[in-house]
Amino acid sequence: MTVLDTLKERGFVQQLTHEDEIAELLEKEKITFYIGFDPTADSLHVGHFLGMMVMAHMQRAGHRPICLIGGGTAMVGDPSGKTDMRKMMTQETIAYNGEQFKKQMQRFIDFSDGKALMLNNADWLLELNYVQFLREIGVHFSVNRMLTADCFKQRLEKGLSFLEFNYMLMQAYDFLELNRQCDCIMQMGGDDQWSNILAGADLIRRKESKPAYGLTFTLLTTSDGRKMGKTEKGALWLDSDKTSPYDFYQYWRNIDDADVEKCLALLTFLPMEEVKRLGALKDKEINIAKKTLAYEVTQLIHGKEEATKAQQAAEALFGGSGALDNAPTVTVPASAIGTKLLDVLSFTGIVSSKSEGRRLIQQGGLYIGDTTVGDPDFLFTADLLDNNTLLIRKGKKNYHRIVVE
RNA sequence: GGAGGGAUUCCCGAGUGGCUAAAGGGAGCAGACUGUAAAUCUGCCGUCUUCGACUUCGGUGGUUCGAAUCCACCUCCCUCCA
Repeated sequence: MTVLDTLKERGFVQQLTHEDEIAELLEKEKITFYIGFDPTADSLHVGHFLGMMVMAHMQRAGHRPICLIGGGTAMVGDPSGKTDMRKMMTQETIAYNGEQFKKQMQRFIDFSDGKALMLNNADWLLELNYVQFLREIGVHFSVNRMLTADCFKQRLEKGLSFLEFNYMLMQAYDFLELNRQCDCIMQMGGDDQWSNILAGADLIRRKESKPAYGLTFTLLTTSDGRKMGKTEKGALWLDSDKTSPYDFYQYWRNIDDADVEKCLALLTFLPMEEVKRLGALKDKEINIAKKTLAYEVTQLIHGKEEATKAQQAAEALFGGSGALDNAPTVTVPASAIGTKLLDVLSFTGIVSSKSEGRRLIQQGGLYIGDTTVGDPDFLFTADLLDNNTLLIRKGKKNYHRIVVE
């Protein structure tokens, strides 16, 4: 079974430039390919992780991945899939974000002995000469054809700046550059990158008269088509300071039934027989699949130790036994004793405002043990504490440990 | 450069002098039902010292007893013309 078969079987593959040639190529040769990641935030999120999984599968099959940090392209901003113009980011922010990306990527891809490369397109894009670029690259692009590309269509309604319109040329140039520098012959990316990838492959074929290939993989969406990995706090980040391993674990533990099998296939390395077996479980049973998914994904991103802790915390809170040490914890000073519980909740950020906290309490959504706290003036007293700790529950499944220091 | 249109609470989007903290939808939160799921139904959804007070409708200033709503200037965006 070739990597392409694997990728197909697991549900990654969306579009390919030359299906048969790619199949043959991946089977018979070890190729160099790349995926680009624009550092628009200070951490990767699950969407990026999907790309890392593709890379990992490819690397396991002996191909050489290039992680391309888009330090140059992020200066412009990709209009694909966006309805609004992006905020311009400062060069410092982009550079910082790029460094964060680098650190995280090293966990998923093996960069030892040149088995993978990490490059930054800022290195060649930022110093480009405008007129030269236009003459060398710009000539090969037909505006007429670009305008028919899907990625620009919706933006033609809403407005598209010349800055963003250039993004496609820059990405195409990246591919060409990598082809020249490292003999990179394939670009992969999320399905929204299809137009950009095609542009690059075309450019290489024209300028170098050499073959170049592209493949897009599925975007992570829920069964009803929404983008996956959205939480109340925004994206599901891979950085444990932005999304704790516990919250990360819980996200997958609570995934829709309909999405379990897909996620197991895409986001874990479990063999497909196992994925299918787990995905076929019905009713209550499917919770087993969700636990497996949550553990496996958390483990890949945060490591075994953190994944186990998250799992234990969840078991302790929902299963009713075991150590609670790893449950989400906030600390308050001893002086908080004797003040209103409401104030403590607000102070620790468990509720975002006192109004919200008051509402929560009045609606009966706050619990200590199994009893609801109905009184907004309820006091946070010492006798509630067990070992300096109070475990409260907000709604059905948001637990918080309040520890007095 | 000229002509017109627009900027509303997290998002979309009503509202053109008092009854508007501002319709409706989405998101979010809570309750019921459940399987730590989905769907559904119900309530909430600016802040605070919450039966009351305060702040909000791009910015600044003005008219008025009273403005998101009227006027002036400014900023940004869109459309058409050049």
